[in-house]
Amino acid sequence: MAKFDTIKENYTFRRLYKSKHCYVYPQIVVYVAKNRLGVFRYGITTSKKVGNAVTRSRCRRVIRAALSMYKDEIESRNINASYDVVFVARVKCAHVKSFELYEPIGESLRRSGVIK
RNA sequence: AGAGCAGACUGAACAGUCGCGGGUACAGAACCGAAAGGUUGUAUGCGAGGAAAGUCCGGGCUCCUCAGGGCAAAAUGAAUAACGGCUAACAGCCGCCGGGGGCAACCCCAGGGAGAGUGCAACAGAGAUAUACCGCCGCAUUUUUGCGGUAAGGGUGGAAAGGCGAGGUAAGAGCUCACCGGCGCAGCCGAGAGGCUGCGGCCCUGUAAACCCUAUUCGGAGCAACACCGUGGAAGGACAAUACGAGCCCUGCGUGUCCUAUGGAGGUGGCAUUGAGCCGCUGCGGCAACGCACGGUCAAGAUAGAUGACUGUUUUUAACAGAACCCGGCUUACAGGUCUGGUCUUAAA
RNA sequence: GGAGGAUUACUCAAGUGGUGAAGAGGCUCCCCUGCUAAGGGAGUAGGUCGGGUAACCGGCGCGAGGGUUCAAAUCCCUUGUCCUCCG
Repeated sequence: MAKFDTIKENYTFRRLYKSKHCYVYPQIVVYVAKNRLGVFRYGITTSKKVGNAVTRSRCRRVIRAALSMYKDEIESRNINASYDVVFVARVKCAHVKSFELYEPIGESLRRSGVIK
């Protein structure tokens, strides 16, 4: 099972922030856009507003763990899942359990067409 | 038993399922890339802190600078500051002296020099380093003024010419004396800062975290340093030895060197098994910091940045908080807990 | 990761040891006007503590804490927040 690629360039993040497919939840904000690379990519943003370095690291880990629940579903449609997704952590994300993120991530991926 | 002081340690644990980053061993085909290189599977073992933080100091390392060695010059500037020691070094640590606080255990101190010089001391006050406003005393006098003496008293101020008491005097004053404080000299003790004793004379405003003086130390920049591989792009000029190659000097070396304007994206090394390393209920020296010997041990290494998620149990939701080249300190943040050694009060023996 | 800078009223800001912390905009009140705008004049940091019936007076207060000094926005140390630069 191959790992997902991550988004590294700043211009990619900026392109996603301008996209119309944006889903806001109390814990996170999700931006989705198609790309032409033929692979699924994701990125996680944790700004200094969220907290100190320990808190930001925990937000990234929780988001990554919740995304791994949908890994098989994304892999199964590998041919069509050519999307870029950015998760932005909000302040409430600091004290959240990972299963509280299953529903926001699943719903946003489903509505944007990444998974069925 | 209560209160308080100092030091050291710990920094939730265990089990299960899924997952992450390196190391080592084995396996081995293909792919990507210009190259350097990267990407896989299995097994095994490892995987954040006492502050990883702030970047306040000190070093290693690298470059400035072709190799080696020496000096870090001049100018400007910065840092430290009783004394003795420890350390690779330090603004650190230990001991000790002096001062201050506490009944005590103990704690705190940027703690050299104001008798080298300059500056500043607003307002108030008569006067701020110099003075006579009121007062006191003497003399003169037109009877309310002038001259002189005086720092005891008043008032101002952070600071007013050592403090206080006695003698003394016209009134006063270290003018004289006792005690205290400060200064100088001598003797003794101590490794030294310093301490004790005796004698002498009565001269000192404060500020150096104002300039400054004295002593000591410091070349600058920083791993985004730097070295290597480097698709693409790639031009011009100067010099030919009495030249160029380091801030200076010496020795050597080089022939092509130098300048404009050279290496952009990306990758690899630096970089983490060898160091001022860590551990020891070991031994010796030392009051201690620490040193020496002996034994054991190798322990994260990412590059958009690895430790997480879920379930169960204990006792609950666990404080402050995430390595980024590496070490030694300092400072700051911090829930709860453990241990050791002193002190005071009360009670008992 | 490293290097540097700033912080003063609601906002922009002056102030480099000395009495009560300039100035401008904004805001409040008054004058002018039939009414408003413009103009003119006056005032203005908030909080807290103490006193006073009140008007008001005094203390603390220049991001925070501590120190030097007779005296600190200013000098020194520690610390919070914000900003800029270095591939």
